Amino acid sequence: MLDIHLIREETQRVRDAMQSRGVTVDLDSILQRDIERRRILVEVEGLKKQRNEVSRKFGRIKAEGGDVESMREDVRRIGERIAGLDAQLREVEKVLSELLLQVPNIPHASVPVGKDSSANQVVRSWGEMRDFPFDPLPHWKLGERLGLLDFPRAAKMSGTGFVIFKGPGARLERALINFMLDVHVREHGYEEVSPPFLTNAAAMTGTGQLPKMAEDMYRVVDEDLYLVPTAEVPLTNIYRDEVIAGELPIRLVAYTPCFRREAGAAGRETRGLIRVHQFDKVELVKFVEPEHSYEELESLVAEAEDILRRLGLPYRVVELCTGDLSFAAAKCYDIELWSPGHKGWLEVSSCSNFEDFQARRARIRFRRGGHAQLVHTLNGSGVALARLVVAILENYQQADGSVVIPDVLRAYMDGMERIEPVI
RNA sequence: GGAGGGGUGGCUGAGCGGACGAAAGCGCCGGUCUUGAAAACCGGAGUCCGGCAAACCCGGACCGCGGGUUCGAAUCCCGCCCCCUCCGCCA
Repeated sequence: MLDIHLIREETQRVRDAMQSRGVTVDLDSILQRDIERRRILVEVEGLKKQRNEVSRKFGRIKAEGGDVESMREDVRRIGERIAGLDAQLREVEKVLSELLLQVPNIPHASVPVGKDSSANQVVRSWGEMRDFPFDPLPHWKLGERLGLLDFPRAAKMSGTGFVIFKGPGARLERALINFMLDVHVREHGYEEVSPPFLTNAAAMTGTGQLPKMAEDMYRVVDEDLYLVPTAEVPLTNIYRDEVIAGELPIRLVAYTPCFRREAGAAGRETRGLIRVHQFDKVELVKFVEPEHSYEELESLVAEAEDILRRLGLPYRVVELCTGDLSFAAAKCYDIELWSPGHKGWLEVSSCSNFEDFQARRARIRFRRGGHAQLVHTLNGSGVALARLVVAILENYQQADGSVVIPDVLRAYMDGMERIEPVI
């Protein structure tokens, strides 16, 4: 959420920012409600002041045994006007906050301006794309031959867009989760967290999933809970409505499954593991002092990259342009892995600085010089599974149909060095 | 799920219709003392919103959340949420 003062005082700047994102936001309507809100507020507060004064006098006179009946009716009438104005005020505030919740964050000055992903900029690449002496297979064929993935049976119980990992496939999944958690905890200074996988609407609103992304989430109607689309939600909401007592920065890492309806994605490039309704992810979240958030964004990306380097997977880092930036982000880098089977790039991480946008929504603050102020929040995938498995299977496939297991994972798989075809 | 108890400032915790934004302690900030620190002593400080260009100025709101009673609610009533204890159920 943007600061209403900013919208009020630097309207043109906000307007330009929205235009650079390619979104239309009714700022005039917001400004109008803001004026109306303050108009009512001034009036009702004046009346409350009157009421407070009279009530105090009332108590004093009554205590002294004086006549109080003549005042009673006057104060009651003031009370009625207050009630009417308060109702108006609530209505205006409700509309205003609904409008404000729909305004996306302002892109950082360094973000390239552009209208869609074609204007994103590759900032660096790492690793060599392997030159295959044979025609590399796509991951779903490898998964089938090696007996790692079972889509038909997953569809039987859960519908399309779900997968069963089995045998070494399930083992690989678990090995990757453990490997990534270990690196981030032992070497990058993160604290490990295992949060709830369902959260309420307030939490979803705090991080910005609601109201915009409602149709992309699974909802448990009876309990009014949502399945988390990313661990960003439970991790960031740990400090919702709090003034953080300890030292910043706070760095948290968690593994969670992620649930996404992906409504409207049918028919796109969705075969196999590329776009599934449930996938695993190791997520990194930071709470930092405002002046350090951009250095923390750079280290966040580096920490995610570190995972991919250790796995020996070629990747590139892409800086998103204004038009491709997600709702709450001020700046964002995607990390993409090369997929030889698809001959394309797969996004496995998205690292964003939200500045104080989420902190304002979720009221996450810290204390400085005795005063509470908003923190900056960041998060990034460190990294997302499913697609990572795609990249490993495809990049490490051999001419004989087997897949070599990356060195760093072998300790997590009882020393297994390769997965052999079963059919 | 049932019964009982409880939710007060950064924390602990008093207050249970009017002078309460709220005692006290801890913690925090500033000062005195000290070579420095600690201790001791003195002083200060809640959050949000609004008035305004701004304020150490003024006003309003905030004692889990929402509603009600009242001239007036942290205090009384109702609903909800959360925590604790016991019982039930259960991986």
